[in-house]
Amino acid sequence: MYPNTALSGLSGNPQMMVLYNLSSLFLAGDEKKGKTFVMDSISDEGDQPWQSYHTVFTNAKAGMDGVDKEKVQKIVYEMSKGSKFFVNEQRKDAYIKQKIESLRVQCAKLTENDIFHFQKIADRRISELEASRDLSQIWLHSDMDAFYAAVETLGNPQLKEMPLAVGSMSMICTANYEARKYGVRAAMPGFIARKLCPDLIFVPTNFEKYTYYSELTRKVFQKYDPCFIATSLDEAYINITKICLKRGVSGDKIAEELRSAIYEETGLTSSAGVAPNRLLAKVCSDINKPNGQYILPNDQKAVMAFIMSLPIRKIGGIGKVTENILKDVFGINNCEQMLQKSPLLCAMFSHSSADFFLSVSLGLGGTNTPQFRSRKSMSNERTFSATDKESLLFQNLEELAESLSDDMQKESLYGRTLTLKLKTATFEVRTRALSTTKYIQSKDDILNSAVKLLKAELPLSLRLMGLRMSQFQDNNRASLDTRQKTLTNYFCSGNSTAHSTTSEIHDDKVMVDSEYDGIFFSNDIFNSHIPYDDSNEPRETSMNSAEACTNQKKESSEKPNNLNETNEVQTSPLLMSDDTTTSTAPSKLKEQKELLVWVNDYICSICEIQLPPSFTRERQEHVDYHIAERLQNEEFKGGNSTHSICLDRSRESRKRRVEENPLKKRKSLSKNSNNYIPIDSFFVKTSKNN
DNA sequence: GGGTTGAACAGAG
DNA sequence: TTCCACTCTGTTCAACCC
Repeated sequence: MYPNTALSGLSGNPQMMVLYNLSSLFLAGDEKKGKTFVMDSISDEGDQPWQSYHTVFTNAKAGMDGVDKEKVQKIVYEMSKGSKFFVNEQRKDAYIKQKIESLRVQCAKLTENDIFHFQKIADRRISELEASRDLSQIWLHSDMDAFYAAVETLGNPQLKEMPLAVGSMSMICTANYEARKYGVRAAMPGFIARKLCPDLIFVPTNFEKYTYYSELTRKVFQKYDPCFIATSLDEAYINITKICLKRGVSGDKIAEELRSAIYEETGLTSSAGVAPNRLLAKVCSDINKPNGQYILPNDQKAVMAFIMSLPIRKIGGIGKVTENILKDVFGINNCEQMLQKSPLLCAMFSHSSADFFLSVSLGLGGTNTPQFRSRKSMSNERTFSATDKESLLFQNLEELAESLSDDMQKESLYGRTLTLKLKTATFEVRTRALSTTKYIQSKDDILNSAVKLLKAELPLSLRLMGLRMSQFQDNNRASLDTRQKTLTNYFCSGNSTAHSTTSEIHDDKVMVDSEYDGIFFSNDIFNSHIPYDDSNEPRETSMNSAEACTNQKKESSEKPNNLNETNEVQTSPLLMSDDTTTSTAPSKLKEQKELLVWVNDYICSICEIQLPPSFTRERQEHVDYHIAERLQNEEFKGGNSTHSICLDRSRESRKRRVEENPLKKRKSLSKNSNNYIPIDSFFVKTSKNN
């Protein structure tokens, strides 16, 4: 019934997946109760089929509380049904429902001993988490109100009272609050939005404009916390602990002040949430949107009272699928229930997943400022009219390769794993990857790999293709590590408007990575596949994020920073960091130092591109580009410059096996299969039964 | 047994 | 008229290599 792809893990979110066991039915009451626990689940909607179609509409968005949900759902359903997109959504839904049913079956197999065992584990873990609670920090999450739409309105005040969507007929990026009253929202196709709101005005996106206003807001954030964390153009986390202490004022006061400053600087309104950690601050900023703020005191009782009634979907990292699973399998609708069902969560999920749920249900989140994290991948993708014409597909592929190569050059990136993403005419998504023996960047090298990947999939009718490069060379090349340190110092030294996208960290990911790294576990624990059991003791991490940040700050304070000097010929901040650069490739980098100067303070001496001093970030990237270019040339000069691409042997052999026996199932079975049944293997069984 | 690779998928903006 | 985007990060697991 389902493609092989559907046999992979439950995936997703920091945690989901894996070891589904049994559980809690019994916790809530007697055994009988447990067996009938089976919630209202997948009910047959009968003559109101739109009620189960949740693809686009959700009430979760600010400004949509008063919307007639049923009316909107019905319109969306009517406009969607029968389409290829709709059919694919049904397929995905059916798969999730099957997973949920399977989980229930596993739950029903829990014995009293199992429950007792996991109750102990959960209790111990909750104690550990509680002991780690840090209420010493005050975090502010700033979120611009309907940002893109607001910027567009700023340039054209006539739009102010009109329903406005930024995007196109195929997809909307954001909608103003006037449009949201009709159920129009981000991630909704424009043609459906137009049906919901016939007077809806469409404005195309203009990211230059949004970036400009974003930079203005960041100048404000900078004043309150030089190490603020930008998570997107319109959102940021600001640690206001120091400024509150220094001025002896409350978070409430600072939030008001910051929002006023943003308004004065940009003419745009924003909302803010203040709380002891980032996870809670993010939730708080949504409460009084738009143009409002909500303060959660740094008090354990207040936090628990707040979190207990919080619907799980409000938590960053819990999306549609996770919400459905938690609701339908465990009966968890809010964080209080999540805490009550903690033994079940420990029984059914992997260590990291269970830990995530437990810490969320205690209202814990990131409190330290995470260390700089480098980019992991870079990609681009294009949607087009579905076609199986190979010439068109290869032409698209060439354009993608060129575009990706250009983007990589701008950031001086060299990668060795290329992933081809395909979306078929029926909306099924496939990815195919290969790793090259050399790090590559040029269009030709990328295209060479991409063509091999695509050829193996043809013939095929496609509506989207994408290319993603990962496994960047940064980690292997000392010079680029140096660059990162320097940039971090640069940001932390409080010296820039250049809180660039490279420093942007997604909030929820930060919470999991940095905070967990810092407080409880090192990365390897989190990435491991160890089931949550007694045998897994928390381990100490070698250096947590807070320490890392402290070290960075220390370093930065010890280094000269002449950025504000306006010399006739200004050297890039990167090239000034002698102590870090010389440690790895002294002669080369010294050469580079002499290599690039800004003639008359704005012309690159190498390529004559003109970049004024205020373009700090662009200049930084430009310098990096020349350095990487030089290093790469030298590297290739000395050796093999052919970028031989070899399909991984394992993949070849696997491919052979699949060709020989396409129906062969995965061998499966976790190392811990005596106690835990991996979701994959479980579904293999289910499929067989079917 | 540890490390790597490839694949699928969740989630966020 | 138009008929469901794009980019990035992260988790999980099987299979394979050394």
